[in-house]
Amino acid sequence: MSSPSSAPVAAPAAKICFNAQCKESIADHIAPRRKGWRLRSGEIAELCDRCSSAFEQGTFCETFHSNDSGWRNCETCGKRVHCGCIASAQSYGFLDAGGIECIPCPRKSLATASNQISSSLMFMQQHVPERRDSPAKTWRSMANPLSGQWRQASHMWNMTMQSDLQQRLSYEFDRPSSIEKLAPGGRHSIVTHEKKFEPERKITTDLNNISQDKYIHGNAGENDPMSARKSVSTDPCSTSSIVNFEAKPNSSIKLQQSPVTKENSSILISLSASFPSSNGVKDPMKLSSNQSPVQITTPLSKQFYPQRMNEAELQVQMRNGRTRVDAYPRTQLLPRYWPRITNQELQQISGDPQSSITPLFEKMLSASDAGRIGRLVLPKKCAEAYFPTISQPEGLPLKVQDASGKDWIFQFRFWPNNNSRMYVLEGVTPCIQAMQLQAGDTVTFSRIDPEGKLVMGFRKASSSSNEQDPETHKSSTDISPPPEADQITSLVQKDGSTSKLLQVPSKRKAKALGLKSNCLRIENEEPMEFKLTWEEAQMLLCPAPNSSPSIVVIEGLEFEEYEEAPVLGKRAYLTSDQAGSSCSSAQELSLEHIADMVSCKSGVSKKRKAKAKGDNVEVSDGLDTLANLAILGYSENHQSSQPTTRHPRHKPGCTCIVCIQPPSGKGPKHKPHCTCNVCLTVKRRFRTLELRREKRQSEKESEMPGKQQSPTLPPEVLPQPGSMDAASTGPIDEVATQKVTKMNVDAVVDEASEHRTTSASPLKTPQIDLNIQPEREEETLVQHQTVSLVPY
DNA sequence: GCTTCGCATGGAA
DNA sequence: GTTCCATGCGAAG
Repeated sequence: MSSPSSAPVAAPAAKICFNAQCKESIADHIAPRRKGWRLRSGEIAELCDRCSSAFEQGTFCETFHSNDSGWRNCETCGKRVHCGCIASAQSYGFLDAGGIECIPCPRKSLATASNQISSSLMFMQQHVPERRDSPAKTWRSMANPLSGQWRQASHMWNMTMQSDLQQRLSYEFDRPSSIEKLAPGGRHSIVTHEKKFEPERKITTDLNNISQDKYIHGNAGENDPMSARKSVSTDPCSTSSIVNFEAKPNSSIKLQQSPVTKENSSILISLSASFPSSNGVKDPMKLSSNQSPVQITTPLSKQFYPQRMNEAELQVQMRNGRTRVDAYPRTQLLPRYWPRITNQELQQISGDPQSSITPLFEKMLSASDAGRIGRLVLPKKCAEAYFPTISQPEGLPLKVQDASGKDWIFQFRFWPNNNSRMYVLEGVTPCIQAMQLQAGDTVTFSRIDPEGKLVMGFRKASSSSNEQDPETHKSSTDISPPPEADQITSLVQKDGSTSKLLQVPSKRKAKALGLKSNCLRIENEEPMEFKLTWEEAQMLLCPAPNSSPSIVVIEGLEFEEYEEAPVLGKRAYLTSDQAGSSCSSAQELSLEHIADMVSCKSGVSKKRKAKAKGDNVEVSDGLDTLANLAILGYSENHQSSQPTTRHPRHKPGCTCIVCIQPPSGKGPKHKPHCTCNVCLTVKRRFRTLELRREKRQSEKESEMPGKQQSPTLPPEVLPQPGSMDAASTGPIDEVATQKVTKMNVDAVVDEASEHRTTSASPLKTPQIDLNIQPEREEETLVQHQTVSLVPY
């Protein structure tokens, strides 16, 4: 072996190259003696020019020891390193996992990451490995006593942890406030608000700071918890740089490095803290502001989705300063309350780019929440974590800002419940109405810092399916679909594309849902299922004849807008009546089909069953029921003076699916003798109404014989028992029909939609009251009519 | 008869 | 078994 270690110690006076294989004399007068490696005595080996050049170029061992043993390959770059030779002793480091890694690899990385630290690195002989592959490595430099603080945290970067961390980083960086908070003290240079989006500059600056901090102050980490662990690494193979901080008070420095996909030209900075707390390891509540972790990555992921507990822990750790609000371990929150909010939403909520938003939690509105009770049940842990502490059930008023900047004041309170508490926000109805929220939609609570203002956003249920696509993710300021449209889409989309179930809630449920509008009420006493596929529903909506639709896109859904109100029925076929007039006639539904679609389970439906027994059941009555359903929903909304949470009151300017329908009368007129189902239905209903009013009027007058009889329908129009079948063609029916058809049916509908002129005489202003409740009317007229609802 | 309030209940996690 | 929470339910206004 020609190991230099065995070479005699060079005497200062020696003029021979220290390289035993060289022995070239060194003439001071010819050239100054060149320095080589450090000898065990502490002196520096003196080399001749040739050997010295080889040593400086790192080819000394290759030149003189190529045949010696002890050659190993760098685990990172594969370069041959002559281990076991003092001349190369400082050119490599041992990996904890085995193998060695040559110095040039980290040198290269560091040079790329920060050209200001290269000299320091050289001096310190730190081994920061280059990462071309991503083997799990932990290494400790043998050359420097400080290297114990600079081992590579290898095991954290296996694939699982890598993925996890990247999710976390992505998650955390979507939290500007967290970022903002993460660098209290001297780390604000890292704190880059995502909106500013200047991470590279910031991080470069910070890298410089880091290097300076580390290498200028030496082992600063030993005394400074915050700067305890810092590492800088730049992967020359990618454009990514990773800076990973791990602050551990009173602990040693730990270097972490993470490979990053080359496609990701981002810079990751993570500063994680693992502080033992008095509450235990998992309690990040004890994080102080100067212990906050930092995690930054760019580009921003559009959304953050806490996926694991670790993320939640980190997220909690990100919070600082606020012992209660910020530090609550989100690990204790159910995942369904984890906030999912897009950057877009955050920006919209924030408004002020200087402020940051901390998403706190979210909650999908239940029927109770969205109902008219006006109480939003808060998840207990969320309430206790993010809302002020309340000791009295009365609670305190809480000012919450919505996405539009409007302030709402809710009563944040609780009820004692099973030795626990049930937190509610009271008085949310106006806000929920303003947001047009309904059950299934999600409200998000965030906090704007530094003011600490609570903001409340929302996400419509119909957009939840696109959560993964933030571009289609509807935020609070997006144009919300009309509630009806939302209902429809949710009906269609929630259960997939084939089977839909519209559950009309029971009376109690309807109450909770705020179904005062009776928009969907057919029989509010009993649950009713409306089983339709989307296609079937479409088939039931038949456009009026000669009407060409204009396409209206609402929340990504295309709606055909017709000038004429659609016909509720089955497929439309163009037919011609005897007079030759063309009209769209909805195919009448078969009995079985109606029964299949509309299923009343009990209660009034049973009554109807009983009534229907033995009666002639008309097929068209099923259609009539459906028509009444639609008409009622429309008219009731107009007549309702009570605001509902299910749908706000239809007002001028309302853009809901009902209101955007242009009023009838703008389309082609039905001919007087049109026998389409619409006309027949309208006629029949009008006839029913007239007859009932006449009957009431006559009853009234019979009770008040002294009073003068008011003008009524001619006697021939008066109802005759058993003559009210819609399809009947008896004389009375003919007369009534003729009278009706003299009217402009569409005008009647218009009028009915605008006024409830129930007191008006049918003769004076022949109108059809579309606000009637069919179950009541038909019960009162059961003696005149056949039961229209098909029993089953 | 309706709404609101406060608590109770029961299903789900 | 415990806790949470959606909502049921009765009392009061």
